[in-house]
Amino acid sequence: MPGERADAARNRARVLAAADELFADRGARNVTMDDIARAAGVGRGTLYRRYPDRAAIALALLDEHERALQEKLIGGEPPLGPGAPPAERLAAFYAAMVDLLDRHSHLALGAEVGHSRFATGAYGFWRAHVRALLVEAGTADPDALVDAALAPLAPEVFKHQREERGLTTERVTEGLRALAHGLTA
Amino acid sequence: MPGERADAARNRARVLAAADELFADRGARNVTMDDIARAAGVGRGTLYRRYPDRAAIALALLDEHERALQEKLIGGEPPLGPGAPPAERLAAFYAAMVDLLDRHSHLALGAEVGHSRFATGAYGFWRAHVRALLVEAGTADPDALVDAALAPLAPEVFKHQREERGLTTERVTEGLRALAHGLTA
DNA sequence: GTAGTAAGTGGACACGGCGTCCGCTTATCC
DNA sequence: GGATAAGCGGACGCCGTGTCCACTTACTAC
Repeated sequence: MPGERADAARNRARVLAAADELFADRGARNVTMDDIARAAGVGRGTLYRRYPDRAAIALALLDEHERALQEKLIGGEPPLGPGAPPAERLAAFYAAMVDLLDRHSHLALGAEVGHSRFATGAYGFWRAHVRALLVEAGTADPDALVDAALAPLAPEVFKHQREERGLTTERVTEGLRALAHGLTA
Repeated sequence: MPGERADAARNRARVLAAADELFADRGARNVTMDDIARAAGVGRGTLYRRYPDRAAIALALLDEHERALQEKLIGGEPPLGPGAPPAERLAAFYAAMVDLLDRHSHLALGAEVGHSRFATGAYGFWRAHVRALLVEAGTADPDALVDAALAPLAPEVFKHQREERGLTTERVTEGLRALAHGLTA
């Protein structure tokens, strides 16, 4: 007989909204749990009850965006969804991920805290997806390649390409398209 | 009229030796600046005078190993050094980096602190090397690919492949060999 | 409605790491 | 052997973390 209590639900929404704004404003690295609690108008204890750290909050925020992409991967139109050749699907996946990183980089960076990236459900989903594409393309040892194939999507790498290297998202996407074809050759 | 003072040189050596041991023992994440200072028998102030944080110490330790590899890349035997086709040289570079990561992963992880990886001189060197190989192979937009090509060498990725995924270094190397050929196709 | 209760709340607290500052020491130069 | 400047080190204050517990509030059964 669960059912989240009304005040708890309200506070959860407040926390997420406040965190989203703070992350966007200052970058996740410069936001403390205290900041979030204060901005959301709740106490520290309340915050920690649900989210053990910043990463958990960023992850919760990313979740909905990721779910939308995941649905497109499973049942959407080709080339993102099923039906296209693996090289095209991989390139489309890369493009979609770059788009996601671009629009939510402040959250992605926040989720990186503690190197917990690999432990997230989303990473597992992407991994399974890319692995399946590699298998379909006849790769010799997909398990040895799949994490390497996902490595260029690490938020830090994207950030570096954009900010330090001055690349446009288009060039990043094009580069990954070439990589996708190389991987499924 | 510089010339490092004798006591300063002695302390530098002590700090590096102590840090190396602590990093190896517990992992860089679990070593504080205090620990290093105490183990080296110097005060906090002395430590901070030369190294602003853990990453700087780990970087200094990695430096000599990196220099050795860099020399081989420039003037060593093929396929690591000049003379072999770019695909082979890239694969050899990947293999050498995996070896380096394997032998010094405790340092590599330590150097990662603060996402300063891209700012190091070593990263710049590798980047230039790989970029040159991509150019030689006739890649369309080497600048868009080079960071992606280096991304699988991030210490966290390697650690994940080894510890979470249970891959041997050989399989990782083989996977990267396939990637090298895909990138220079 | 009202009483019971379990979940939710929030702020005070202790802990630990960080980085700085400044008085003392020691190597080096003349 | 005296002057000087570099090197040294530990005490200190700051800040973020995570926990704990006494209080409050929403829900449930009668």
